[in-house]
Amino acid sequence: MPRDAAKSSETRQSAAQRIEQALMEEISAGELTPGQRLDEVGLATRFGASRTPVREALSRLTAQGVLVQGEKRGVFVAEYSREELSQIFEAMHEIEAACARIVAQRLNLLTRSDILTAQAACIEAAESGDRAAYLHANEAFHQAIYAATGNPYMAEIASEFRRRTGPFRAKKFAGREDLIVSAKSHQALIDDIFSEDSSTASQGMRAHMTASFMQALKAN
Amino acid sequence: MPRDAAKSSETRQSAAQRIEQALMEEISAGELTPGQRLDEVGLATRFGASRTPVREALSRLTAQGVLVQGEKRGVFVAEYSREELSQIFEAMHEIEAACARIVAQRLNLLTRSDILTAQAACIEAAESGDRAAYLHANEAFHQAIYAATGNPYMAEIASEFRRRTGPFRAKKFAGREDLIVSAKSHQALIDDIFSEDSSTASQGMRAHMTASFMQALKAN
DNA sequence: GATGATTATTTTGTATACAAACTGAAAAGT
DNA sequence: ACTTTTCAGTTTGTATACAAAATAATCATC
Repeated sequence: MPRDAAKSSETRQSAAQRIEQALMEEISAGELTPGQRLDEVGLATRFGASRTPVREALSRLTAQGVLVQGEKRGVFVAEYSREELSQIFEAMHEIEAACARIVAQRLNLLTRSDILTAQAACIEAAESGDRAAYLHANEAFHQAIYAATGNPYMAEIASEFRRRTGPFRAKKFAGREDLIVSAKSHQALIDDIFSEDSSTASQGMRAHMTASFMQALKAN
Repeated sequence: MPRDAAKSSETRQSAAQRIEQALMEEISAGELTPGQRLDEVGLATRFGASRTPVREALSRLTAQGVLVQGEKRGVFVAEYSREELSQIFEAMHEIEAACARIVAQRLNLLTRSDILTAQAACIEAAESGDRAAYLHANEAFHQAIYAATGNPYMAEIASEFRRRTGPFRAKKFAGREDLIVSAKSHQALIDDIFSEDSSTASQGMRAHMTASFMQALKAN
């Protein structure tokens, strides 16, 4: 995991990987709505490939929980009931808190700097009211925290949940005010993590996540 | 990921699923050692199938982190350095603690009973010194805790880590004494969880896991 | 008109074929 | 002896074909 991190530019990616990535992005962006069926042959022709790589991509995405194979035929974009959504958010809540806990124990100049830089971008995007930019900056902020754990496995799970909940969290930012509230919430979280006290850090993250989820659940 | 976790009646499983399951079991049991290469055509002939279902199985197992595709060619049973192992255990540590935390908030007569039943089986296996039986009972004990979270997503992640670390944890139980120590450790953990206090429960699990990992790391 | 049986159509899972990429070793050149 | 090159043998990724299963559609019967 740490070695292909440096190899940022994917050498030559297979068609299967390309399709997987494209589908993931479309799902995150909400272009493919939850519950929608994904047709193998349709995707194959759309991507100018055969069913085989499409099948592989769908299989991988299913394993990641982004897609589900319905009780009938076909593979569908994962669709969650309010209860399931609540459970997913609860799990994410705990994972994020665990990350904050670890980060607090492992802070150094570099990670502090990375987190602060990401937060600066959030503030800037929030103040300019640029919703798209804020979504991106917010993503980077959380990724900075995951990276600061120094634990790629923990980071991977956290990222996975973030991807999975993406379509449901995106809706929650309506206006400029929401962005500023979110950015302010980050600031409090940073203070808690930078205290270098595990309990304070995880509690801070819990508070941040709870606030975040309340908005998301209201919107879904 | 909510795989076929609670698939009540196993319908008719495809060859790909059969192969995936078989390989997973062999890996958990340590029959396939970490670092070993898995040959697609070899597996295909061995399972009396073609490369296609084998490929799908390997792909799924890779997505789960049980297998990795090496820097070179081929798919290998995941092999971890001491540092990577430490990171994986750290992540598992946090996940399990989170589970304990949730369980403490959500205890009821049923879940209490399930946990106690599983623990009784552990005690019995430990006292009779039956290593295989204890491994099984221990597994069931932890699964009972996962189930008691009432959160299938949390349970799935925890299970996934358990599967992943299986080959490395199995070694740690040498003699009857080890089993009894482990069972005793369970008892303390149960007390902490049954206190219904989140902090006490997660702390208790942390203690249990730390002890467990120390043994595992020593053995690897 | 509703219901059940029968037939067509789509869809999935698997097998097989094939080309490109990679590996490793023999051969040629220095 | 040591590179470098070439070439043969694997191995992977993708395409395509085909059979079995499931869904949809048609028709007959009441």
